[in-house]
Formats: sequence, C-alpha cells, structure tokens
Amino acid sequence: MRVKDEFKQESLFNATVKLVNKIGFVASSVSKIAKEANVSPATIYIYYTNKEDLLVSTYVNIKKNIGKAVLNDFDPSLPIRDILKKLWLNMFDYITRHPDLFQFTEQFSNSPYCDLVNKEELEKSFEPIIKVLQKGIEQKIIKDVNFDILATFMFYPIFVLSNARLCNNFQKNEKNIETAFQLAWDAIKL
Amino acid sequence: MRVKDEFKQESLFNATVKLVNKIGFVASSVSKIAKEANVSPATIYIYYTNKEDLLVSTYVNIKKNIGKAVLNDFDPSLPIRDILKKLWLNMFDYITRHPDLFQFTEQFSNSPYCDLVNKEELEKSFEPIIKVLQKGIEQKIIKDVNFDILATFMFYPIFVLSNARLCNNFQKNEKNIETAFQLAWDAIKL
Amino acid sequence: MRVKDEFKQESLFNATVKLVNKIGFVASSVSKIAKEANVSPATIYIYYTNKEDLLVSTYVNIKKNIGKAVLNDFDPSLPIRDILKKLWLNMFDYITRHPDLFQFTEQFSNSPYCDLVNKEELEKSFEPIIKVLQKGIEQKIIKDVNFDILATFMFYPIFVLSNARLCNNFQKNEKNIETAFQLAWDAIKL
Amino acid sequence: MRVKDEFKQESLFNATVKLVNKIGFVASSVSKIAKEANVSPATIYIYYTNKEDLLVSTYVNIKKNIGKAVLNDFDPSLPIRDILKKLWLNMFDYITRHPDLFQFTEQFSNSPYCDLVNKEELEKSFEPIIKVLQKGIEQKIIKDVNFDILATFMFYPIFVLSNARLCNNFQKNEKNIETAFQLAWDAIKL
DNA sequence: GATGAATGAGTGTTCATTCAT
DNA sequence: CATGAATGAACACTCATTCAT
Repeated sequence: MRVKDEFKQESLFNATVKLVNKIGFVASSVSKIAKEANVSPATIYIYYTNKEDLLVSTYVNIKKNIGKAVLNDFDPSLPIRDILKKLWLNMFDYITRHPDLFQFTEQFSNSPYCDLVNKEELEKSFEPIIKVLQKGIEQKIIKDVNFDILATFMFYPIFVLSNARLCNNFQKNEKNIETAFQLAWDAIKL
Repeated sequence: MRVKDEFKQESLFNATVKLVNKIGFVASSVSKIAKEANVSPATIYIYYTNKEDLLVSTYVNIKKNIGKAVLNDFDPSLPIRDILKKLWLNMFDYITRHPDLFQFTEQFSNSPYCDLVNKEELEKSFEPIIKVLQKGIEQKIIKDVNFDILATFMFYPIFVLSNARLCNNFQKNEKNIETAFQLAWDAIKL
Repeated sequence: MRVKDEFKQESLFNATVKLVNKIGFVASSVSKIAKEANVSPATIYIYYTNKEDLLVSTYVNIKKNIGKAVLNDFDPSLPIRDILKKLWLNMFDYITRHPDLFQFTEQFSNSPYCDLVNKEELEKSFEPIIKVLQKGIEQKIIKDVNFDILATFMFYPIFVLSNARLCNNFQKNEKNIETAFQLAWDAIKL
Repeated sequence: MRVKDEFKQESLFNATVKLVNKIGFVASSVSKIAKEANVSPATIYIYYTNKEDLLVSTYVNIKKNIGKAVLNDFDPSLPIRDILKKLWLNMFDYITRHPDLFQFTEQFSNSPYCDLVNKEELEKSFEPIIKVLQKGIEQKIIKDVNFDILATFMFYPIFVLSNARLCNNFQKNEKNIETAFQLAWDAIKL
C-alpha cells in the first residue's frame, strides 16, 4: 500500500497558515486550502477528521513550538526580572523569525475555533512562567494582585506590539523591545 | 417622497449587534439579520450598500459613541493622572452598561471587516487623549518612548481585562479597576 | 415583490416524479431535480425546507389524490362486494391514467423516506374502506381474521399486479382486473 | 499462488447484510462495509468487480439459499394443497430463522440494484413450484387464470405479511400462518 | 492477495445579492 | 420605500474507485 506522505501533511500545514494569513479564517475554505497545498479536498480528510480538526491541530502545533522556543535556556535560578526579560526576548525572537506562524495564532485566537482548543493542555507549556510570577509575589518583588491583571501587563503587550494591524509604528529592534519590557516590569514590580 | 424609516435602521442596528454576539460573525448572514430585525433581506440594501457596509457602519457607530462616553466630563486642566484615571473609569462604566455593544466591537476588531474601517476618522474621537499623553511627556511625567508602547500599556489592558474569553477571573469591581489602572500608570509614568 | 410562481412549484413536482421514476430515489439529487425543472437548486429551498420535505410532500400530495380517486362514487349502501369491486376499478383506473404518479408512490413506499410520512393522517383518506371490511365481518360475509391478513389479500394484489417490475405479463384490461378481484374476494369471503 | 480467502468473502457477506439492514442501502458505502468486515476497501475489489457486484451477488446468494430451503422435503406426489402449504411453512420458517437475510432481500428488491439481477436464472430455483400450479390448473383444482395473478395471491402475501413495516400486527405463529394460507388457497382454488 | 493513501465528481445546503412587483 | 422570490457560486464533506507498495 501507499504510505502516508510526510510531504503532504507538511504541505497542508503550510498551505493552511499561508492562506489564513492571506485571506482570513472565514474565507479559508477547505477547497482553497487543498488547492494551495496542491492536494485534493478529499485528501485533507485522510489527515484530519474535518476542517475544525485541521485548523485546531495547526494551531496547537504552532503553540507548542512557541512554548518550547519561549522557554529556551529557561533558568529559574536567575533573578526574576532577568527570567522574564529572557522570555520577552525569546518571544520577540520567535515572532521575528516566524511572523507567519505568529500571525496565524493571533488570527486563530480571535476566531470561533479558539473555543475548541484544549486550553489546559496548552497551558502546561507555560506553567514554569506562571511559577516565576508566583515566586516574585512571595518574595515581595512583584505586586500581589489578581493574576489576570499581572498577565495582562506582562504578556499581552508582546502580542499587541507585534500585531502589525494594531501597532504599525513599533519596530521590533533591541532598543524598543527593551523599553517595552521596562514598562511591563514597572507595571508589575512592587 | 417617502423617507428612510428611522425605526427600521435602528432595528437593523440592534439585530446586527444581537445576532453577531449570539452566533458570531461568520454565521451572521444577511438574511438572518433581516429576520432578526423583522425586515426583508432586500430592505437592508436600501439602507446599506452591502453586508460589509452594514457591519462596518454598525461598528463605527458604536465606536463613536464609545469615544463620546469616554470623554464625558473630560477636563484637561486636571492633573494628568486624574485625567487618565477618569478615562479608565468611563470606559469600564461604558462596558458595564453596554456589554453587548462592547462585545460586538471586540468581535469586529478581530474580523477581516476591521481592515475596511477608516481608522483615521475614528481616531479623531480619541485625539484629546493623545494630547494628554503628549503633554505628560513634555512635562516629564510620562516616559518619552514610542507612542505605540505607551498606548499598549495605557489602553489595551482595559480591553483585555474586559474580554471574558481572555480574563475570566477579573471582576470589574472598583478595587480591581483601580488596581489595574495603578499598574498602567506605573508602566508609563517616569 | 415577485410572487411565488405557481408554475415553478408544479414544475418541481413533475420533475421530481419524472426523475425518481427514471433514475431512482438514490440517484435523484437535488441538483438533478433542479436541472430537470429548469430551476436553480437554491430555488427548491424556497418551496421546501429540504430534500426530504420535497420528496415527502410530493408523495403525500399524490397519495391524497389517490385517496380521492379511489373513493369516487363511494356508496356505502351497496352490497359489500360491489363496494370493494368499485374501489378496485377506481384504483386500476387511476393507475392506468397516472402510471408515473403510481410508480413514484411505489418507489417511495420502499425508500427510507417512507418512514418520515405521517401515516395516521394519510390513513384517514382510506378509513371508509376499512369500515366496509369491518361491516362485512359483522355480517358474516367476510372471514373474521387478523386485519393485516385481510388487507394483504384485498389491497396489496392491486399494487403487485400493477408493478411492471414484478408482473410484466399482467395486462390491465377489464377481464384481467375482474378476474383478479374475484380471487381477492374468494380469499376474504366466508 | 495464494488463494482468495474464504473467510474474507464470508466476512464481507455478513458485513454487507448487517450494514444494509442497519443503515439502509443508500448509506451503505463501500468503505463502511469494508470497515464492518475488517477489510480494506480495496480488498472488496479483489472479490467483486464493483459495489453493484457485491450487492447483487449477496442478494443472489441469499435468494438461492431461500430456494433450497423452500423446496426442502419437496414431494410432488402429495396433493397440491399439501405441497403448497408445505412451501408456505418452509418459507415462514426460513424468515423466522434468518430475519436478517430476509430483510436484506426485501430492501434489495426495492432498490435500483434489483434490475441488475438475472431474473431467469433465479427463477430456475422456483421452477418446481410453478409446475405444481400448472398441474393444479390441468387437474381443474386451481383456477385457470393469468399466471401473474395466481403468483400474486399465492406468494406475495408471505412477503407482505412478513414485512414489519407493512404489517406490524401480524404475528408469525402457527395459527396465523395457517389462516393466511387458507385465504391464499381460497383465492386460487377452483 | 492485500492494503491504506489518494482523488475527481458528486452530495445537500446556505450565501450575498438582484429582480419584479 | 419595501418586499419575498430567485439565483449562481460556494460551502464542508463523502463517494466509488484506483494507485503504489
């Protein structure tokens, strides 16, 4: 029998990301994605159970990679500020190197498909980061406030600033990134 | 000559907001909106040139109202921190009183229709606020950094914290709102 | 506004009957029926809620007409045998004049759509006939046996004999019909 | 040289009957039948030329078995009524013991695939029965009428009465079966 | 012989929009 | 102004069958 073609799966992954970035989630129909991947629409249903599965799987795939990239060289023994700064740099680095993958996750996060993701599983990738914030609170280095508030100031700015639609004047150079991190730190530090 | 029916237009506005909130942007077809508004699909094309126009107009309409609400009792003579805090409170107040309208704008902001909005025109509503920040910079009260960075820390947290999908642990009570503002202020203040 | 086109509905009815007879229920897709009726597939959904509705409605429509035709000149005061014979003749007459409509009902009766019909409502059309049989039993003219058995010998032979696929040697001439009725009568009479 | 796997063929036969009975002819796709039989869809095309062949072969297979079962203990020297009664009892016995196989033939008989069966070959299995009727006619025991009429009253009632969809009040007990046979006999006897 | 991958053609249905009144 | 009828194009998905191994 024929063997599952590794190339086809990768081709589908790339086509999905590319098309969603180009024309958006709504307009990205199964047949258009198939055409972009040079594959029959029916073939998609060999690799994924349905459209939802294709999109969610693509998202989860990317998100896990981001998790790995962000936690690269993670060293919990460093000062808290240094740990968080490293995370920022890693994240911006990832976005700079894979703008298309990042853009896909941004679009996905705001699509109705987002609700179908197993959030708990994904959050595991980011648990070490949460623990850092908690340690900071215990050590009276970080403000002891509602965790949603902390997260909003520590993490969302990265996504907002990296989103070209929202911030088209922000250059992702070293100086700007460091400045932005300084504001985030000033926000949460005691 | 008959006049365009004010009531019908309002009915369409409400139907659009309600349906998009209930079933999402993708599922909100012209005929469903028409049915929700007790109007023929064809009638929509009397008041709006097409579906896009209907949605964009609805968005712009809300956004301008938000602008007014936020600038209510705007007093440029107050201390800068007080001005900004008043803006925060006004914004949260609006979101609390019109959760459906706010939810619509959130959904719209992440739909492909968003790109069709004349951003410059909308930003006029928020110009006074921008001037406040600029004054703060001149007076060495606020950090002199890229404006996108300032905006990210001063304004987006409101939307993130108010978005139930993103922050389901954040209660919009007075204490939390004040705490959140304090973080925003700590971020941008010199 | 445009008015619902009586011609279109009739055209759809005819196309449905014709196509189902020609290529069978399974192969009769919505788009093929639409093409046969010179109508857009979407138009079908104005007149019927879905394919099932189209087929079931067509069937019920025919079945009610058959009911009327069979009970034409129904006279309960006649001798029981004469009443039943009249029904036979009426039924064969209908089948002879509308072979396509009859064929459709035969095909429908053996399709899965059959289960979707409100049987009770349809049986109302045939209630007078049932009462005749019951009267015959009471008057000791007809055998007092399970009603399914009576019906099987009194009514189904008409359909079997009229079904070209099952009986291709049976000519629907007066003599044959009378002979067949004689057998049915011999079967059920005491 | 490898031989066609007897087990696989049987497995396919059972799967076909089971699935068609469970979900109907229309929904029984080749791949579903393959899955039910724990076999690859491609394997079916080793044993049968196509889907049609699979279904028709399954039908003919069953039909021939029915023929054998019905003619079990066939004794042409008995009185004609006794011969026919024995056939009735054999048939009802078969249906009682193999309701699934019988149900399959009923479904098949009303599917478009039915037209593809070589009827003449099948009728050979039932030739002895036909001869009995002819002998009855010659001996002035059975009415000398069109053969389709005789067959309609002698054989079809069995199928009608055994079909749960058509007759849900008929219990296949000895008394009912004998009563039904009596009506059939009354119909055809002189 | 046996298989799962692969596919073009098809399914029922909904869409944004226009037409005729 | 207002409408429901009408539609071609598109949708997600499944089909019977063939291919490469």
